[in-house]
Amino acid sequence: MTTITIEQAGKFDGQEVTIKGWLYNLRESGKLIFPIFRDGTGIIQGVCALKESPEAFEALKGLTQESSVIVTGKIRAEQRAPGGFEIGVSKIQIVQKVPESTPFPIQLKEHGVDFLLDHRHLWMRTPRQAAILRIRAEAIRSAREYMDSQGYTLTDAPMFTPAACEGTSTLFEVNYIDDEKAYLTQSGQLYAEALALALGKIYTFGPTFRAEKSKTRRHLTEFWMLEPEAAYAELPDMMNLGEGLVSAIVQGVVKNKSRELEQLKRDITKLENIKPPFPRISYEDAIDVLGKAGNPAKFGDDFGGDEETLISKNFDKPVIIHRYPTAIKAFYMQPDPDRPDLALAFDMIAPEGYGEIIGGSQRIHDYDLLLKRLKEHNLPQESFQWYLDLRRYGSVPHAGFGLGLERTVAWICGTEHIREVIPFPRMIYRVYP
RNA sequence: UCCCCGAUAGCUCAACGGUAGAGCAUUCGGCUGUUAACCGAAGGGUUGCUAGUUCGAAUCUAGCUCGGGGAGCCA
Repeated sequence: MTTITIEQAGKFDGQEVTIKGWLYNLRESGKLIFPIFRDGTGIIQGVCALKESPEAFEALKGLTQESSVIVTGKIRAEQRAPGGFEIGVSKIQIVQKVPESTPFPIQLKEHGVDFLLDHRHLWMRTPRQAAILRIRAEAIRSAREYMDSQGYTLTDAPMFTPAACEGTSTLFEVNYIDDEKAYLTQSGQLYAEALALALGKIYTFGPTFRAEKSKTRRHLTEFWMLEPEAAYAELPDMMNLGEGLVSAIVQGVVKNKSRELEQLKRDITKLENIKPPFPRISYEDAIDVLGKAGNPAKFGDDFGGDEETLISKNFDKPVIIHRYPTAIKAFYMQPDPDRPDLALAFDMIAPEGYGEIIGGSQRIHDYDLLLKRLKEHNLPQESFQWYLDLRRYGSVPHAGFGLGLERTVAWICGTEHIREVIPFPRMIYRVYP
């Protein structure tokens, strides 16, 4: 007997096959039962008549949701079945029956967020959540494929760091050996710079941690970031790379995960449109745009969620905002030689209010300037000795950015909340399950 | 840390000062083409906690706890 996955069912029309999965739902009608099976690749309706398969009928009768089953039967095209195919159940083996006393908690109806998050380990079995996690995997695959194709080498930055990368955000402190303090990384960037000066073009990809007390649908305490860094690269190179990377991710998902996007009822035409070039506006132009829209932002203000959404509403692609005031940006960012009050930095804002998905910049490569900035920001010079070394031995202009995986995937999927696009979301006040 | 909102059956919600209710889930019964199936019946509650106002509080007030959304900060 051939064992197939549900997504392959259409190719086995008229054949007797076996499916290994779980009971997703059951509709009974006296002497006829319609069980819906899932196996992680999709769902398929089964039919079982008392007259034709009495043994299977008795086994299925009253079977509880999410009981694990191995089903054998003939696949046939059937217009009345969701998905166009159904399986005529001739034999069923119950691997484990969910007890009636403790029914599966996730029902086929609306649930509250708190309840779903408490049952995340079971919530992920629903077709929608499975589709999202498959899209996440494809986003990672296409991102890496694109970076590799551009000559970037995947390297890894450490999770434990001796000090803040940017000095602003709150860090998770870890007790290290005796008097030593260590922190969970909030960015691999500083290490990426060292690697770029060693290998030329590199990227890191891994989890990163922010102890900010952010409670919004755009924030996670633990999230994944892809951070390219390239020696001899300047701001425009990174804006081009970011544009290419985001396009490659979106097009990869559109091409290879269209079924999942349909499952999420995502408007695919909006995603098909995501190709270079992306609109680019300077920070100062963005201030003008905001002013015309009635927003009071003035030069020197940083943009919050409202401002980002307002600007992105003017475009149907991600928008790049570049050259922010030096005063509101991180200490390591290279000032514009023509306008020292502006930093050679850029952000990429996703459409539809999903916020900032990329933040990047050209880095200071001059030793004296970097030292001055460290002092201005009251950062512990001892912790940054190795970082200063990079400006002492063959320093070159270099640049990079960080792409937030979950925000990107949340935008592609059109989910209301970022917590749906990571298997086990970690947020402030939530570490279970 | 600050601002706003919420907490009632396993779940989603209603009742808004006068005996705590519905749908789903569970149990039992019915149904041969169902589509979160449907129809009938049953069980299921210290209304988040503590105090107060009142003849009477799920409902009004205060504090606390937990959660949600947002600000700040960021990807």
